[in-house]
Amino acid sequence: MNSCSDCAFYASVCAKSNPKYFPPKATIFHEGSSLKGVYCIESGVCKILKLSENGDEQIIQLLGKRTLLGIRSIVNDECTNLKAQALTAVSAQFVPIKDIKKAINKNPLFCTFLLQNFAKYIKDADNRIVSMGQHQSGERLASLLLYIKKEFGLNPDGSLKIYLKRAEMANFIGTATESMIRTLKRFEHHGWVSTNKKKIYLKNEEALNLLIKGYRPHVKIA
Amino acid sequence: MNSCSDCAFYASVCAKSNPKYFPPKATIFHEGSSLKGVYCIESGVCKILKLSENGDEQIIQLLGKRTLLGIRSIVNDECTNLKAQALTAVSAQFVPIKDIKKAINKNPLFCTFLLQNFAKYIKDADNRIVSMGQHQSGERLASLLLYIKKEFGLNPDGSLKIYLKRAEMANFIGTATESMIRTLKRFEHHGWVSTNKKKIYLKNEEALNLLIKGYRPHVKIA
DNA sequence: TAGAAAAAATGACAATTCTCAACTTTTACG
DNA sequence: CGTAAAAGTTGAGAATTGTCATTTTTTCTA
Repeated sequence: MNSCSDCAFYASVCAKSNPKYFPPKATIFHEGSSLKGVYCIESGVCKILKLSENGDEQIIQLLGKRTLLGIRSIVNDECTNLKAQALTAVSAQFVPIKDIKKAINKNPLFCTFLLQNFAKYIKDADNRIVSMGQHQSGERLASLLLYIKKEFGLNPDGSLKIYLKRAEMANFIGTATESMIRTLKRFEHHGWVSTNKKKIYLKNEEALNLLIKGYRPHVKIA
Repeated sequence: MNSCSDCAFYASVCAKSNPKYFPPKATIFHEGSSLKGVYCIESGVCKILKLSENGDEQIIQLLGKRTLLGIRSIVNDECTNLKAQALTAVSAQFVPIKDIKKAINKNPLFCTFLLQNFAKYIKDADNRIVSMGQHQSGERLASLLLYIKKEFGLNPDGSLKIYLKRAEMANFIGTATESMIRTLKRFEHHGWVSTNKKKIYLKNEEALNLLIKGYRPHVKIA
């Protein structure tokens, strides 16, 4: 459920067009641009981010296959206030505004799909707000690791499928890169995760969950 | 635009039923409850919050008139994961699930209304995430003050219309109450705001905006 | 209006997180 | 394969924020 391909709309509109391909780091759309349609991600992962006045970014969301990029702006007839950038190689179907609007007006199933899609996004955003408001960096990192596993899964070797740079992980949880690295190291010392080059393995999800729920290990790492 | 009363749905469904009244602090629905419908706020303001395992809360959103409480859960056929509580006296129309679902299936205008409603919520949530991820407590407090003015307006005397306890303001921006109070005092010393009992007056919005945009006053308060 | 309760404010100190500089490892590419 | 660039790591000290105890102010109600 909630997936694009389950939706009558997907077969009738998305599937007709030709996919566009974006290499890693490619910008799919800039903040402030006026969109002519949305992209439905077929494969790959994008990050949605907002740029500050001083140039640094905040990652708002990570979006994978079967999500629509830019749909919020279309619905509200606004320019995008966010930037979308490919994290991995991405293939996406472009759907022009008029097709989207027609579908909204003619196809209740598509509306339901969109509403559910938005509702999930809202739920994730609410959880981010709780996490950032109530938790300190360790708990936020634990949340991120579990979130990545849940949303994007694991590689055959058991490592997290999506690779984020340390700076990106830190940005996502709202801390300095160095702080995040230290926290990740602490997790390694606890035996909760292990890392190897670009790979991260979750070795003790229960412990990460307990941390999020408020349990603090008594053992401190010197 | 975006308002319930502009929407065909409002006249045809909401307006038929009788409003329910909630006094300040009343719970409109609990976290985890299975909703039988939504409430459309006619007047007053509610806070939407999430409870942690350890009992403390995180305020997710402040919602005023013409918003639908609980709609996200209905759309996704889930129990609510949030609690809604009246901040002021609230009057709200109850709309049963079946009417909502019928409207979604039969009324594209209602769908558009709902989608726009969700889109605005998402935009606000995204801004919260940026604020909490990138800004420190001063900038977050400035954002909150300007947000309250924008969303709920001012009293005739120029003070912010919605009164939040210091603890609630602190909670909203994700800091300790004492830290928030100190920050607010700093704003007062700068002449950016003034306070009197429960009232807060914005005296220099430009300065608050500059703070959010990254400008730091050189003058420190001893 | 007095007294109790709630909310707000303050000080001192502790904990967390950030910043900056240096250094190491990994990756990219001619 | 070697070198440069990028990414990751570490240490030390500073800045921010949190905690706890206490006091003051405001609000509520008998």
